[in-house]
Amino acid sequence: MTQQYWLVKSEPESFSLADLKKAPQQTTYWDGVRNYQARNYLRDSMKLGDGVLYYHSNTEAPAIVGAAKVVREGYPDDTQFDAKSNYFDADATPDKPRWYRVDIQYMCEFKTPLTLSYLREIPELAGMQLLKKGNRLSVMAVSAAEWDVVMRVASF
DNA sequence: GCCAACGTTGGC
DNA sequence: GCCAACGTTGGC
Repeated sequence: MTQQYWLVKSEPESFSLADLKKAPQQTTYWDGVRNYQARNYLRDSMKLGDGVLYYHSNTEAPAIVGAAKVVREGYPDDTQFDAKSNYFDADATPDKPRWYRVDIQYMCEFKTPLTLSYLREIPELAGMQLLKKGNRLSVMAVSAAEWDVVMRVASF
């Protein structure tokens, strides 16, 4: 299988790229996703070694701030079974998990964050899902061509 | 803080 | 199965 690419969103107040960089093994569980389409990506599609663009949302200047990679493929997200967790799902059981997560590892931080307004100026990225109106997915697919463009305009 | 866009829920 | 109501996301 050829390498695939993804983009994950995070609010920097909850877990920023800097947090990932500081984490043990520079790796974290990408959990708490409670959207079926994103779940399907996590469970079925994201493969070891896939590239992941790291995006900061809900901030003054939303931007792609760096890159990571998938280091563990989809497995059940424990937080769905934890009654004390915000992500608890009473309908999920360990036999029939509903929500999944992957592990991602830090790769690099861009010297300059690629803001939404900057990305919109790049014609090759016009079709990028991130830039489409009303998009709220927290995990989305990125084409190889889009990945290449992003890596070309980024410096790190 | 506002509001458009979207997903989910629940009454019927 | 439809669709209105509601909650959440996220850019601005």
